[in-house]
Amino acid sequence: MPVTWEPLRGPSHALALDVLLHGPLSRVELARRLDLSAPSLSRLTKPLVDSGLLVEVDENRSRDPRLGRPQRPLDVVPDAHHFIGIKLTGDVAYGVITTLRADVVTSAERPLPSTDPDATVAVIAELAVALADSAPSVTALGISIGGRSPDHSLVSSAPFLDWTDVPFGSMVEAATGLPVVVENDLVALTEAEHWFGAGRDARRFAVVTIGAGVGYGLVVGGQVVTGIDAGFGPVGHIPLNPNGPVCFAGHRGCSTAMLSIPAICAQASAALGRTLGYDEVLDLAAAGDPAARRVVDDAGHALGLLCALVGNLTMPEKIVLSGEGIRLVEVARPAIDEAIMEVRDIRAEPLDLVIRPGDFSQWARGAAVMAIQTYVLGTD
Amino acid sequence: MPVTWEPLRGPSHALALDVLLHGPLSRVELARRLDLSAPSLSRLTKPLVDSGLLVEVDENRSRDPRLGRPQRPLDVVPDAHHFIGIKLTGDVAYGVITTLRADVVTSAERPLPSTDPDATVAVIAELAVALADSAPSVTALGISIGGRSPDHSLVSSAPFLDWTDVPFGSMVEAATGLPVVVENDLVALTEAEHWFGAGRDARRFAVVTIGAGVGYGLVVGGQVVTGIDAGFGPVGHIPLNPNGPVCFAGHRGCSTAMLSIPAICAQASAALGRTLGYDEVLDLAAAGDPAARRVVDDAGHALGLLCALVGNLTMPEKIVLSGEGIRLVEVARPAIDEAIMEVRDIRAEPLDLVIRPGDFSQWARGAAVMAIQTYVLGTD
DNA sequence: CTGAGTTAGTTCAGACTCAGCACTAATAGA
DNA sequence: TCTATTAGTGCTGAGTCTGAACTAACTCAG
Repeated sequence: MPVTWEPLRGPSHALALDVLLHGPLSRVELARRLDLSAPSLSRLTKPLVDSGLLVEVDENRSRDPRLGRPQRPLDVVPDAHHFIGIKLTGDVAYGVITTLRADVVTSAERPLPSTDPDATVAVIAELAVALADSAPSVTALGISIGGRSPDHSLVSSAPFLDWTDVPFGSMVEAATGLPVVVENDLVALTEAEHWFGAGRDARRFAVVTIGAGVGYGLVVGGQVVTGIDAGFGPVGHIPLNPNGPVCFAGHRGCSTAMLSIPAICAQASAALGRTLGYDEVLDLAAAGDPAARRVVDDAGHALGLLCALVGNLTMPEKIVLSGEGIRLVEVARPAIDEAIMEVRDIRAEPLDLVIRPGDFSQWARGAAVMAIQTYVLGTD
Repeated sequence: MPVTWEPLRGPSHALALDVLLHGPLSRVELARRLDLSAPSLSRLTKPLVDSGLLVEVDENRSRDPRLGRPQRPLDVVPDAHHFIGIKLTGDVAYGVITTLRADVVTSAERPLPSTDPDATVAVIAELAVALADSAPSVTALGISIGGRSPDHSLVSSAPFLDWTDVPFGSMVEAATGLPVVVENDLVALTEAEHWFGAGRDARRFAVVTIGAGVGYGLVVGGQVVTGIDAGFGPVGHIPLNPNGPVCFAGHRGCSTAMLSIPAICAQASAALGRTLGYDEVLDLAAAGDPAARRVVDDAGHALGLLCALVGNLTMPEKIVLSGEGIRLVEVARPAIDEAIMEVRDIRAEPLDLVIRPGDFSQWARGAAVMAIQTYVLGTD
């Protein structure tokens, strides 16, 4: 079993990737998509089918039975490889095991006893072993963190874990014996949406997440934009409400102060004089409690403004909304839409907001996608 | 003389383009840049040099005389082709004639007697003839307008000229006998910066212009982002100051209301009780007049905030500032930097602001670049 | 001045990839 | 069963690339 698709070069690789990302595709469809002749497709697919990387699926694809010889769609074998993805927060490791197509097979989580790197590696190794039970074998392991790892191994900084220059990838590799990729959590989530999610068919889209903070990812021209600041939260402090509360960094009404789960809970708790959880606040707002309603609507308004800014400045085909706090969108949708109307030119295309589940298995799935990408593309 | 480089395909075309955009390059440098072998470079350059498209320049490139055989840099012949660019505002046509490298040879302008399309075509034709005097021949003509022209010929809408679905490209082609390209003015300016300006070596940058309105262009992954809304001014109404004046569309403190030349003049005029021109306002501010200073500083603060938003949401390598009102940057630089500091995370990379002259010949040059691109790339 | 060292660029042969052509394969419908 | 239609395949020749071996043009040490 090869460790990567790396022996594949040029058109063969593009072909296999297209099949992986865009489902079963017949040779003629592939010829059209890749701008190649039919004979080239015969030549290119033959070794891939012979080696077992692609198979002819016979599903009667419910397409209207047209004239002529039916197409023989080719597909990858998703279950031929499995990948583990682990999302690390300050106190919990969330893990999933997925197929090559990033479908989650099993998920599990473990509390982190401390943020000590060695202890964390031990937890991850145990979690990986537990997850590996669900699959015949594991090809690679991806880890996503709220921090930076420019070389996909060394964690140069991770504020929530209080790490600086921890050779985390190598440590996990040594403990598990698996190839390991470390990546920023927002980049990973954005890649997951890009390859296997709402952005699969979009050349340009943005991701906005609501959770402990506000996250942001961007894909333009079919490429995730990974500047030095990518995933590092410069979007977390964009001013959205001049009368809003102040965040820890001293920004009044910034996206973190308006939109993050802790900020929403803190505002509602202060207003109602008792400690409230996030879902309690949203339930109260939905039930018509005026204070909760106001806090939630202000958050919705801020989110709408943020989406409008993203829309105006990056002109995305769609904006994917996710994160643990995504329920805000459901409860405050009118306020969101109202804010977008206020800022967005009427002549501009309406924004296409896509809501995606935001639980932690989605973050872990993002980490798995990093492992899949490394397997498929090789180490860049 | 060929009408386009179109016969060039694949690597030959990429090679010629690289030489055009990145100056004289020796064969070894080209081999490295294009990821080709040295023999391939011999093979590819030979017909290009034979046909006269490329020449070996002998300039002693002042590089430290290193060991070994010296490189023979190849270059295009910029004077082999000339291009006319014309920027159309509501009442003036600004024109330039440039070389293949977009160096301006001559510029001229003509008032528009009316916004009637036929009358405008007549003015443009006369202006083109006058400009053509400065060059042995003209290869193509580019026109940029504040409006949309999806097919580079038909103007589907141009608010300043009050046009809808005017077949302007064909009309100018008929009147001048030249190939004509029509493009949105901001897209054209952005392409000019991308090919021949501050963005030449950047894979990702943004353009912000200050003038009658606020303009915006974006390049990501070496491609100008041309969404349906590109150049259409959705950035003109981003809220930047909750206490600012109201724009014509009813947005309080939006970028147009804070930053456009008319808005700055109107605010200062109202404060000082007399009608002031843009330069007068800036002079007064520079001289310490408190009202003018405040207006200009507020504008600077808004611009800084806008730059910070652009920086946070698109992670550009640089932000190019241009437009007729660019002097604002000079006078209000401290306020701009202060606003950036307020919003931008300290850990984020500092924004690289590049100031470019913003006179109308720059806009016209953008139009010429559209003509150059069409000549070099062919009609897409 | 001369020859060694170094880098730039060229020639040639062989490998690889592609598309056009002519073909076979598999279906629907007459 | 035959025809029309579309999918997919062997073959060949054209085009493009690279490695190896070469020539070209320079610096520098002696």
